[in-house]
Amino acid sequence: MSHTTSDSDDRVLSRDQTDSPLMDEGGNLVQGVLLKKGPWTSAEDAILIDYVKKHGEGNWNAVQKNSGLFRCGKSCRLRWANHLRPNLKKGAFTQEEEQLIVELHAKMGNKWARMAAHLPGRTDNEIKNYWNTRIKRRQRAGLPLYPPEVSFQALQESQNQNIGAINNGDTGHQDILQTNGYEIPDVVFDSLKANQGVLPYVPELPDISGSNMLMKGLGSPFCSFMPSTIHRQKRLRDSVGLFSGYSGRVKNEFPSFDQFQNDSPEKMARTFGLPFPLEPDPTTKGPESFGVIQGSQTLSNGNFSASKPTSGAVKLELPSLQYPETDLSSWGASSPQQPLLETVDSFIQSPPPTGTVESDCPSPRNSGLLDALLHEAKTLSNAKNHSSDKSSNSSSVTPADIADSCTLNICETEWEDYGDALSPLGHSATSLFNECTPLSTSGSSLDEQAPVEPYVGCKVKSEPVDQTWTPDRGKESTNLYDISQADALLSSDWLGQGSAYVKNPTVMTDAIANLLGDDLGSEYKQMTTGTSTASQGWGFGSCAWNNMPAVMVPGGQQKLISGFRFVA
DNA sequence: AAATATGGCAACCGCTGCCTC
DNA sequence: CGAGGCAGCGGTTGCCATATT
Repeated sequence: MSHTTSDSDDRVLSRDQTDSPLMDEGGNLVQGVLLKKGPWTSAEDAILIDYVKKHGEGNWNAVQKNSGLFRCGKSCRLRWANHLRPNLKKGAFTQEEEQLIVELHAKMGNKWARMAAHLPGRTDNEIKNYWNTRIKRRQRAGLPLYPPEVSFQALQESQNQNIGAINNGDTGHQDILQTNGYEIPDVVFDSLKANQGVLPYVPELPDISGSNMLMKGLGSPFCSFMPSTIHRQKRLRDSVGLFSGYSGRVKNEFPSFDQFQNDSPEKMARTFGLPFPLEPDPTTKGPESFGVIQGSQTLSNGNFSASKPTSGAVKLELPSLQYPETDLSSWGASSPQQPLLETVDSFIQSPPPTGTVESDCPSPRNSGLLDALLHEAKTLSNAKNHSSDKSSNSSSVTPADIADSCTLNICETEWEDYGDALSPLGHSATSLFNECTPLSTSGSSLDEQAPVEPYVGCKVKSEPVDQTWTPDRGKESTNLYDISQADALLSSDWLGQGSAYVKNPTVMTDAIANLLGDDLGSEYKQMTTGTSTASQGWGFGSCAWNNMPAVMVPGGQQKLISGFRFVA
């Protein structure tokens, strides 16, 4: 459809009009010339074509000056590029083109101009429009953005490429990257950056963190834990700002992702306690591990992707079909009075309890969906090939684990009883523990003996503790166990409803139970073993002061867990 | 047949990066 | 090195056509 209008179109300014006191596009005078807006007329087209024939493309601002056109340079360029330049292919996209667009988008994201370069005769605008309408259609249909085969193929290519890079260890991968057009996200994991000698060609760096995309792609639960990467103080500050006003309705409101974009992904990951690079779950092989994370609630249905379109869709208007396997009740009904439960410092928040939930989680600047997956896949793959110093310091967080983290949202329901804004429990977990810590220490410094109380739901690294940090309060457990913070946040070894998600290592379970004493300890153990489903009132977090894990027991009392600590 | 909703396209707007001075 | 100009890119908006009620 062309919006070219005839010169008689009353929206078109006559030459007389343009010669009159002039206004610019916005109605202001610009150098005595009225720059016209709106549809182009055939006469204008002719003028522009003639001008370009004579002077060539470029220098668009000169067009207006020299051709008599009353259009700004930008408008001229756009008109020429999208409609007038030779070799433009008109008409609907062919099936081949459509398939190519899908594949290209999977690789490039919203890089329309780059995609257009792969589609001779097509313009970025056309592709963009096509994609946007396609997104709408698929969203309406509840279909994943990318067909499975595209996801699979892209991932395969990614993995092959990555393996090749690692195996070769040379600089001969420019071709690979150039060939497949993959782009390494701007903020790449350090492992990849370290590989830049191996992967020297970084065609274009989307200004988006792969992690961010991944997080978004993984859905809100992931998004929700991202803030853990914030500097602790900032987290604390933000947490107050974020949640202090929320005595009531929970909404997905997360600190800006931008907050993390200055941090290296490794830093982010480590801050989370994430193994870095991430290790894939050895039990989940193949791309489906990423395209559809097994066990994932948000990711089921093949809609796992991390691009803006999807993030937007998932984030805000994900069709209900995209949660087909999700028992929404498991997310915790979003009671208006429900305080947001973030597992300690984590800002963990619920995914949309309904298909259309307002979310303020900012979308990272646009990028491709699958791109994030691919990047993550690379990262995961790198994990196997990278130094042990990182892996040794990390527990394995599998996609399934990550997906399971969704179950953290279960916690939300467990705080319902503490929704009173006046209660510390009505605040974020961070603020909760900010407030609770002094209480729990009976006046003693946290560096001193703090009444230690268990923590649930953290994956405990079985490696012995940092011997340099030996609080004397570790009477119940002689060793200090490091807990990957991200494990705690990611894994759902939280006290899920029905204890379905409790996977606490025995050592921690026992320690916690001991710390809790007979009654609570017994209750706790019953939960962790699944023999009791009475998890109401339990909560977990970390002490904002010293990063010690803490537990909230029914009744609202919070206690620090000695013998364990989060490691960043 | 009219009103409304939806789809599709063209164009505009704002931002960013590059280049020149 | 910083400012200004320019070109390009991506997001958004507006308009028209078509479909649906």
